[in-house]
Amino acid sequence: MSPARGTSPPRHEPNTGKPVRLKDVAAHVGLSPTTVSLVMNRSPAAKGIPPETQDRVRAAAEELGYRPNFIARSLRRQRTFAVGVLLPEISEGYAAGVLGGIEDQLLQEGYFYLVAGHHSKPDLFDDYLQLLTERSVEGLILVNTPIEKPLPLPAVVVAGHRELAGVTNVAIDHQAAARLALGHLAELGHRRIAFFKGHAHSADTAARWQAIVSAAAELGLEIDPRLTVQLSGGPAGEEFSPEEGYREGHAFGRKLLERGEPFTALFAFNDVSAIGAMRALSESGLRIPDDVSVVGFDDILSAAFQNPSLTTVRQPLQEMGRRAAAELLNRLKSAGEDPAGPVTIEPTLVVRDSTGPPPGDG
Amino acid sequence: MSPARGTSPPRHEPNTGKPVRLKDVAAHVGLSPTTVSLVMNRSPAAKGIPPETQDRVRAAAEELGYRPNFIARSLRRQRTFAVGVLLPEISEGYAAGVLGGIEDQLLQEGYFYLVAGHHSKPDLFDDYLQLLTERSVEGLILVNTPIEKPLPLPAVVVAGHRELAGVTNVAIDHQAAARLALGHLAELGHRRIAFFKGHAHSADTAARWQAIVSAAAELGLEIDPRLTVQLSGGPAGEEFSPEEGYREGHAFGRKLLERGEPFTALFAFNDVSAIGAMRALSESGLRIPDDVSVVGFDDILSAAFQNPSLTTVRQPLQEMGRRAAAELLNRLKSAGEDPAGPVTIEPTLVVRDSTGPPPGDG
DNA sequence: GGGTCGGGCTAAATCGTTTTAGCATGCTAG
DNA sequence: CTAGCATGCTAAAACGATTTAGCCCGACCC
Repeated sequence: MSPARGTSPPRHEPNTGKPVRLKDVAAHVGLSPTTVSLVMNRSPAAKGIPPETQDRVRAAAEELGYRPNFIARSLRRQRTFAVGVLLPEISEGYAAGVLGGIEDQLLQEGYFYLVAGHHSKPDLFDDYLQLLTERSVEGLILVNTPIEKPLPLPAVVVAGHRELAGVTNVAIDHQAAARLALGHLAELGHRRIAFFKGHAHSADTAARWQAIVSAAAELGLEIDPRLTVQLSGGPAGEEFSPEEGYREGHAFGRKLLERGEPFTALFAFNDVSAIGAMRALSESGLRIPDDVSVVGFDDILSAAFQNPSLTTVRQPLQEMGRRAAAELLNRLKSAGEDPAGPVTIEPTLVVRDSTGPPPGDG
Repeated sequence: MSPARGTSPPRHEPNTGKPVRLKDVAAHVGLSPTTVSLVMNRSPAAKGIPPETQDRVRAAAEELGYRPNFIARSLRRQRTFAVGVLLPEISEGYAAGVLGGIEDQLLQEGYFYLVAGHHSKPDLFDDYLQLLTERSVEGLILVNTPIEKPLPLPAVVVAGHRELAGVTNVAIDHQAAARLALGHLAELGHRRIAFFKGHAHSADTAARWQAIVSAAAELGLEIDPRLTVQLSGGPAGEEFSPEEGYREGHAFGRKLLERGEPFTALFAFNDVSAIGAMRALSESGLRIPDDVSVVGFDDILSAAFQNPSLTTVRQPLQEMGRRAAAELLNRLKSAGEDPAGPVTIEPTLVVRDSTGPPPGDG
């Protein structure tokens, strides 16, 4: 009893009834499934099959609307063409940007990906790692996700905290970023520059601060501890709330002012804290950029819409994602070889209206 | 020759060698794969197996670190516990927000999802639909994605353009949204309110305008065509660029002013155009909210960081995603039944500093 | 003592592919 | 005449699970 009995499929379009299997195609052309498989996959073993037979097979496949079942194929070939992506929270700007790049690259190469957001809970992280491996992903991309244990699969880490044997790191070139921002300020004539340091437990804090120190030295700028505030970040796991960052920027901007130590520029840890600080500065009657210049980091959407719009160091998130994916695919292809060294991505400086020459400088 | 020869696996942790199969567990306890499968799945057919045997099996599975292979299981059961998500562009705020909600709900229910961003290209859309069905996703969620043809799978559409037989729509309650925004303005005392209408080809435009008209009527407000501008939106497909929206808001804010028709409030089509308009208004010397109140729509991140911060109608994106996913899972469970009616989501009004009483009103 | 019943398990088919090993057939070379 | 070798295909065994249909054995009943 055919499921489509009575209903004729008159359209030339692929049949919408029950899916067509390899063996249906085989039956239709009067050949074995083996042959059809060989032909459809353009397998080298198909060279013995005459072209006209091949055409016949392909025509039949087309006519019946045959689509190979990926599940069955995965099972047999032990390849899923899928990778797992672990990140703290998908709807957060940083991760979304990177994910966009990952997606581009992967789909282009015929891969799909499974995403899991662990919300910074380590046990969720482990669970999802389990689930992903159960689903036989071929590799992993971790975005902004700290790891302790070695991973069971080839992995690439974006903005990873630490170096881990066998995993490739993709990160921004903090050196270059610091040079861009400080170079810009120095060129404008700023000497007394205030800094926000990131939270102690955040990924980029150490590396970025390191880079700032060294770039400042290169440029002959002095870093005054009295002009340096460390963002506290509230309870762990909260570091991703923009409101939090904004409030911190606001609070620590005021703190900076209260210290009474004069400064003409502020290099914030990120855009949200920069925006918070701008607000605090304006509220104290300081004009931006006339009295104080402000530089952010990230180039989030809001940066361009601020008043004044925010000068900032942009991380090319999409590109970082693309590189991460490309690097992973590379490793999957050349299985067993040593992973490549860390990949560093060049930031760019987006100059907008929040920076200008220091007051009394021309 | 064992792959692990010479190296003992002394840890109590799951073996890191070659993966453990069902038959390995079976061999280890001296039972058949059938039995092990029955036990592991707590199949009703396992009721004939005495508890101590079951314990023995489970202990062995635990000890060997057995994890069922999802691919094989999917093939046999014809269930993948995966759904496909189609959206224009993952790194864009709206989609990322909704996706966050989708993810929450799906992972909670043991599902995964495959995402594809079609960048508003219809042919890409079709390709990805192909790929997703090849991978045997059980259903689809479309975010902000127009469709013409009927879909080959159960589907839920978030912010879909049109009604399509068999697909469930999840959308914001435009009626309520309009009532919230206009009610707020009316309560403050505004009578002469200007409007931005969305682009003609955008999803929500018609419904939202419809709702505004009817809410205005309810509240006894008159809509003056001279105070209504239609955003043009540039070339099709460009409607998602925030810079574009901002520029439009700016330009049409000026246009509104040039018409010389007095107004005390503006209800923009979305936040970015509201932000652009705010800028245009300030540049013309108007103070917000003292001279003009502005209400946006969406509550994007930037809204809270504006100066003044933007009063806006928030779409609970995550919740919309969650509802969409829940609805889809529902339909997957009760296969064959009629899809539920459209799901409407209640917006909320976020009152910030960009709205206040009209000038000369107290 | 034969039939029945139920407890405890298992053999084998199945999901839809890929892949290995090899079978006919006919032609050619020696 | 026969070994050898293409040519064109196919049978059957995977892949790793689930599931259907029973098998075997002892206890119980009459």
